[in-house]
Amino acid sequence: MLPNQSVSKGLIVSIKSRANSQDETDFSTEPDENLIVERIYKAVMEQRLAPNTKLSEARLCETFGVGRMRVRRALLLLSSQGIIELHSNRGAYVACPDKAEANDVFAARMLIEPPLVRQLAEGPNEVSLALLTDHIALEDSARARNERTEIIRLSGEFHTKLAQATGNKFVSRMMRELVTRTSLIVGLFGSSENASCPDDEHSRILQAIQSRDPEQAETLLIAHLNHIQSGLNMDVRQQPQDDLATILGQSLR
Amino acid sequence: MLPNQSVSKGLIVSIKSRANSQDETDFSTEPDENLIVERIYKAVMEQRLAPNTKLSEARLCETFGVGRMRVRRALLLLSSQGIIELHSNRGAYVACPDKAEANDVFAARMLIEPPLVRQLAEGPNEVSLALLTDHIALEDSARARNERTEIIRLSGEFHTKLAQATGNKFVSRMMRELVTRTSLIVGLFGSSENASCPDDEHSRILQAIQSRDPEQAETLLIAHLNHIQSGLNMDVRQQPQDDLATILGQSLR
DNA sequence: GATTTCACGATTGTTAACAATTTATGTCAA
DNA sequence: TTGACATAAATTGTTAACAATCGTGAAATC
Repeated sequence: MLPNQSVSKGLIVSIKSRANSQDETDFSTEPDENLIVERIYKAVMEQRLAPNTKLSEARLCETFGVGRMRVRRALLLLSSQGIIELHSNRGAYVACPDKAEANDVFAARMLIEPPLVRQLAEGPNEVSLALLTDHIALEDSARARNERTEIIRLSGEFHTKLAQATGNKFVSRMMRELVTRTSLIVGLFGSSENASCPDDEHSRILQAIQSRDPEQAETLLIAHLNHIQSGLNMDVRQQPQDDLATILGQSLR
Repeated sequence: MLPNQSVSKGLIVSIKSRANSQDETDFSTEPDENLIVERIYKAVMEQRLAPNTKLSEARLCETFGVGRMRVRRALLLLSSQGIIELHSNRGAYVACPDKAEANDVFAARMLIEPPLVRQLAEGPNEVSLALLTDHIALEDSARARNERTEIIRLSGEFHTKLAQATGNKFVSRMMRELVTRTSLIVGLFGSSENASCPDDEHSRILQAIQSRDPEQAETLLIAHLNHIQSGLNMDVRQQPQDDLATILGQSLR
């Protein structure tokens, strides 16, 4: 059965939830399967898709209402970004970083982000910094409304937008990948409290940048990254949750 | 015609040339289409595949002797790495960076590589540095034999291996992508002389690292990157060469 | 009762035909 | 000759059927 297009009632958390509009680039006109990639990326950023969750082709086909080919292409792209892992003949699973990989991620961020914020504090990027101010507002707003998933995602995306503020395509891509990985790591090794970044640290970093104080900006950022990392417990990982647990309405039959 | 497997006599430069063995990881056991990706990656690194060269599916199928699906997956992966560009309904073309992108690449490298070599000079990475010594030997050897393509590729891969010496997967991936892009840029905007890095700069950088002199290592590397960039002429680009010009034995008919 | 074997079902991998689009060709008229 | 237009060829995009593989559970054996 399942001749390339099936119908059942299972649904993955809610990857389908249409974008909250208002922010981010618009993918509705994109000719590609980038929509699928973006949805899954977002679900991972919001820690709604737990590591090791199986993403079966058939499920994704019905979830997004597209053919198998699109789904497979999307999965290949996601795997190339390290968001999922493709096991031959066994399917796609949300990436599940181990201790070593977690260290690599933070080491890479410690290498890149300090010079990055330093450069932002030095250079005259007035325009792009406005977007960061707006972002802080979004974070506060989400915190005020206590919207967990929004808080988590925005908390990570602050760092992505720091990179975007450089206007450098490559730096942006790198940071996006590292931040995504960080989100998975925090979901795995973090307690439920430190899922998001400490409240005002982002705004203080931004202030240092706007004050043209590279030293202070760098210092604050390093401390910030250390806070995140030290909030993790590398030994007791939040149970890997294979499939079923993370799905809400599993197909009952 | 062309029912998924055709036969003609055209061949792209020589993407098929089997790996020179001896160095790099072995992909012969890989279950994937990574072989195709690696071959094209290598051809780009050696500047045998010029920017804007069209990579038609049929051609690649016969070149590698695989089905269309493999080729398409490989092309998708290559596009996600920015090595090629996929135009809807028009095919795959080797990426052709413009002036702005070139600046971004060097800006990104200026951001990442200095802290990278600094860290290498600080930390105690005895083992991984041995690989770099070997690499310098390879470079010298290739220079002695005057093997142009080898020189160009090794010249770029030195920087990739610097990143690999950190043992950090993510840093390695980033650098690899940046170096590949650099290769395209040098091919486009560089004169035929500075296609490879100045002779002894690599070895001097490595010496500084081995001497545990972070300052010196960073200084040398920055100068090195500046040398490369200043050797470019951003205005008169080496003619973009659309397809035919870059192919040797074009199908005559 | 525990372990192994086998067969079935479900899922992924592959192929080939078909559809859609673009590019090339050739004709005709200005 | 040049331009527009229509037709044909070549190339890419999509779909559906088929093949291969893996996981599961039942049956059989020790």
